[in-house]
Amino acid sequence: MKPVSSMSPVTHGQTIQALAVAARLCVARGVQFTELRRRLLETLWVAHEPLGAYEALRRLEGSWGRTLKPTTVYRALDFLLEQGLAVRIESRNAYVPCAHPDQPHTSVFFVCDQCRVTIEVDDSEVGRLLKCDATALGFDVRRRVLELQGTCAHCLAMR
Amino acid sequence: MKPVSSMSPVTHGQTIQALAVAARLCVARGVQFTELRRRLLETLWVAHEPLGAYEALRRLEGSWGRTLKPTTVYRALDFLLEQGLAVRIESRNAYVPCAHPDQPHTSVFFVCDQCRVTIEVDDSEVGRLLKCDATALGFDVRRRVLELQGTCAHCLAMR
DNA sequence: ATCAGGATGTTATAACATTGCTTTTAGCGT
DNA sequence: ACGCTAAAAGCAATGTTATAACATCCTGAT
Ligand SMILES: [Zn+2]
Ligand SMILES: [Zn+2]
Ligand SMILES: [Zn+2]
Ligand SMILES: [Zn+2]
Repeated sequence: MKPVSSMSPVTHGQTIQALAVAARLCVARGVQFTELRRRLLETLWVAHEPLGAYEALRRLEGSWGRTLKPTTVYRALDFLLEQGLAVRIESRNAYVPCAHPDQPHTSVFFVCDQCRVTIEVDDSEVGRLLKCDATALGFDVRRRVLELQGTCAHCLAMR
Repeated sequence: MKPVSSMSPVTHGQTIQALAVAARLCVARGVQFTELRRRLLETLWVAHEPLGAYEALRRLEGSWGRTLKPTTVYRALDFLLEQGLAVRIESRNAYVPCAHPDQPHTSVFFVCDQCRVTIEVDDSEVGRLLKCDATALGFDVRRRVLELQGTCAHCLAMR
């Protein structure tokens, strides 16, 4: 098990760096890292919790000073998901940025019910076992959704 | 890895038996297995795929010959989830019946993108590893969402 | 200049879920 | 059987999330 990113202590510097990495990656891939996409990804990084599409829309409108339609945000989110720059948390209908969009990994998300802090862990051993299960079933896996809901250490200590 | 149930080859007999088990369990727990709840669970068993709440509503209306409101169905679904008689597939906003509502298990769901067949596998080793990860983080896990999307063996063979 | 493809704008609607309140029903002691 | 109580279900309205269908704009290649 290797913790690869936590939403909680995301510094300004990390956000800047993540945006730079994203920009570089998009250039390398020949896709456009437009202002909308960049600002949306920034919004996800700045938020210290998974954001719903409409919440991201509101924040984006607030920081950008213009109105947006849901479709616009969903399309930009789709782009970020396709490029691996963000991940959808299915059990929350929400989105978080990904810290390592360049290489594939077996992400397990720990999502706190109370403070919503979301910790991404890379557990390749779990990935291996699931791969075995899939092989045994003759199932071709396209996407993994591994999300654990509960209470984070910080919130546990609060009680 | 131990496959514990598959949605695909669910026979009439299995449905009958599952309903009987559910009824027995509810009696033992002192909760009411009402006609609505029984019919809803039956609807989930008869369907060979995860059903959305509104789809379940439509089928229930069709087979029961009466109109229902979303609230009614959602409440009944909540009951089935609480009792472990059904499970929500987060990545589909849909629900499937659970074959072993009596004992806790580490369910991994393989969901086919094409035919939507949903296979539940119990992988206790994965459960153990995730528990380790959680412990390392000091995270108290309340619920696991383990869903793998892809193509089932049957659909792979079709191509 | 024309064209093609990608990105975005616009409008409408589908799909999923909850809230608040009322009425009915089941279970229980009398 | 009767009346009480709590659970269950009915009902209307609304909130939330997601997509479809079509129009426009921009940029770079021919
Ligand atoms: Zn990641
Ligand atoms: Zn927390
Ligand atoms: Zn199960
Ligand atoms: Zn299939």
